[in-house]
Amino acid sequence: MKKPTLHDVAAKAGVHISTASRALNAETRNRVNTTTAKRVLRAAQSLGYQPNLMARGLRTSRTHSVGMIIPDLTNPIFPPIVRGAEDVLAGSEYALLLSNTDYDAIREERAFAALSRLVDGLIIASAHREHPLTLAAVRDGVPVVLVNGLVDNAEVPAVVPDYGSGVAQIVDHLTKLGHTSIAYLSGPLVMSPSVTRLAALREAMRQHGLTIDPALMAIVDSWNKDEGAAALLKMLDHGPPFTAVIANSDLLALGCYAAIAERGLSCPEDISITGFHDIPLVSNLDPPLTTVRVPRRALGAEAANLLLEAMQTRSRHPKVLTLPVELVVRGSTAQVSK
Amino acid sequence: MKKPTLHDVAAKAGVHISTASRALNAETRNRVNTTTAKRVLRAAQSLGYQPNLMARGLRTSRTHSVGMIIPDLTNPIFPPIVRGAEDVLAGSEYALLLSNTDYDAIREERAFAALSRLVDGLIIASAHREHPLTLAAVRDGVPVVLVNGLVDNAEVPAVVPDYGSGVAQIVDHLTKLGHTSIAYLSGPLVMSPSVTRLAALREAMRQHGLTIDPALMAIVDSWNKDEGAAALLKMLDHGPPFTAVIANSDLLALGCYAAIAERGLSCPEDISITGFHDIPLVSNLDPPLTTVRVPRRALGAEAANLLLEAMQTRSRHPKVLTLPVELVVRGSTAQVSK
DNA sequence: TTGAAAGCGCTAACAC
DNA sequence: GTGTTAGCGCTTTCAA
Repeated sequence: MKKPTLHDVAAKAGVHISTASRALNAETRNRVNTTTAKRVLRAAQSLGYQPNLMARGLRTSRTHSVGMIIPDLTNPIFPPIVRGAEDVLAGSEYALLLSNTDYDAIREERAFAALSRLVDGLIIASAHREHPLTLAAVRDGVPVVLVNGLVDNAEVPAVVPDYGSGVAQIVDHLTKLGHTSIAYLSGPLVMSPSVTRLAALREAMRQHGLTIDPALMAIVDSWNKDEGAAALLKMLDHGPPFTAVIANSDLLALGCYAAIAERGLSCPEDISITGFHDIPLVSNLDPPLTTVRVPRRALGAEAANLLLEAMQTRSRHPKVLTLPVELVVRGSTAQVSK
Repeated sequence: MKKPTLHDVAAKAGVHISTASRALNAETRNRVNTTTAKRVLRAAQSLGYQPNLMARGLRTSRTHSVGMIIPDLTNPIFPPIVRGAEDVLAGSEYALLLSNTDYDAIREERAFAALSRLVDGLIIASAHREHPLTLAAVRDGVPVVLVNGLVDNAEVPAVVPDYGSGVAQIVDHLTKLGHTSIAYLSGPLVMSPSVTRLAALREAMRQHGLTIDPALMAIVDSWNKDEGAAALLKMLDHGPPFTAVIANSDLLALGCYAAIAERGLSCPEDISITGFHDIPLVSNLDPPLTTVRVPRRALGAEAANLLLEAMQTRSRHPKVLTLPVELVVRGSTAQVSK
């Protein structure tokens, strides 16, 4: 019942505990007699010996695992980011430990407390521009990499999709189709991707000689379907006419589908709709959603690479990678009807 | 740069390290003079002291965190299970650490190695009926709870949805609509939910005086869209005629949509389709998918409750909870046309 | 109420 | 090539 310790292994193999340690550790195994090493290995095997990671970690102050903090796993953009990170880490010596915070300050604090002392490095997917916990982790000397979002005033490596380009591609696409009156559903401005996209929108509209009617701009509290429906309904009922809407997420776009149907309009005949991220199944909607494909797996992979680099060099040259995104044109956008 | 230790706090507060320990620990704080305690707390605060979890864990052999092992986070059925577990754990002293294994034996082994020595208990969502790692964890005395699937020969508490009832409800529904020739797409039989459902199918068909044509039964390797399409295409091309298909997952059902469209047929006019799980967006497909809603969040919550119980009592009375599921009838099933 | 001291299981100098 | 020893940071007896 009681778990065997190194001491037990050493006793069984008839060697000193430190010899056992050396034999079990691949890097130091060459410092021990081959046959002795074999004996130790066999003893360990037969006892089912598993090293106590906490004792080892305490001694070496390395844990061979990295942590990843995710705000909301039920948001389909995050799981592939995790997978990407895992793909890279699988080829390293590190295991990946995840923590989901549910955008909740208390859970987030707990996640940081539980992880930051238990891992050799941290990938943080929080998109909050203000993020004291990230800053604190950096200050504590924990190697940190941000993914998907940026934190203000953090001198930290990061990997983000080119959200600005995504918006620009959408605006180009819509204007080519003749749209001039365009509504915009932004995410919360405390999140860096929202700010990036809003700035890109203003710039893109300006370049096309268009302006954004404040009544056609909404800043939602969260990126879900209901928020999208409510915001668009309000514009439909109280705003000036428009022929297209750019939503900051696919779920928001889905809400727009619902709102439009509720008012007896149809997409794309009356109103074109675009989403963001290209999550699963949006290509199977009716109509299939025009959206921006974000290289989610690559985001995670590059974040892991950056973290590996940061943990090795421990140098402080925060590299920020911006990964290209791609507009995927489907059935939810169409030529504006005269 | 160097993290402050308890020793530093004690020095700053002018007390012995053990007094500092007692002052910092809520349970032992009453054993120390109130003003002294305050002084220690203030010293800790000002130094930004964070206890070293590995040292504490090594000493107490408790970590105040529990682990959860998930085969595939990109499968939408899992994230809500995680959320459910978190909801319960948030009210406890435990933090939740996740690990995604990608159905990969090596990653799974690593996940177990990284977690099982680092947590006070484990929730395992692997659905493999044969699972030596789970058995090993149980043998090592780690409190374990299974969720969603069962492991053969494991005397372990578990929470599973009533998959059998789900299949029965589907068969009832389809027979009421006049279907007698029904195809079935099963998941891999090494997974316990597949076995449960197949058994339930046989029983339900028997009760309705129907039989399963072997040519209308496929066992796919994984629950994704492409597998579903390929399997159904094969039946369409080489099997006897049928008017309905029961797919073991929503993604498999989606593949059926594609296969049917590819052969110029339509759903539900020519063939009715049912899925499983009711993942997001399937209600927005064309046609909306008839499927079985699985209480995913409740699964996670109950698993966490069982784990909390198991960690407290450490008794070995493996309670297995079966949570009810509900058929959600939408547009993908219809009366069989004469 | 506080201090002294031991030790959780492991690794890494340092000797021999 | 192997044993000795110290100690990572913490909690928890045991004394005082």
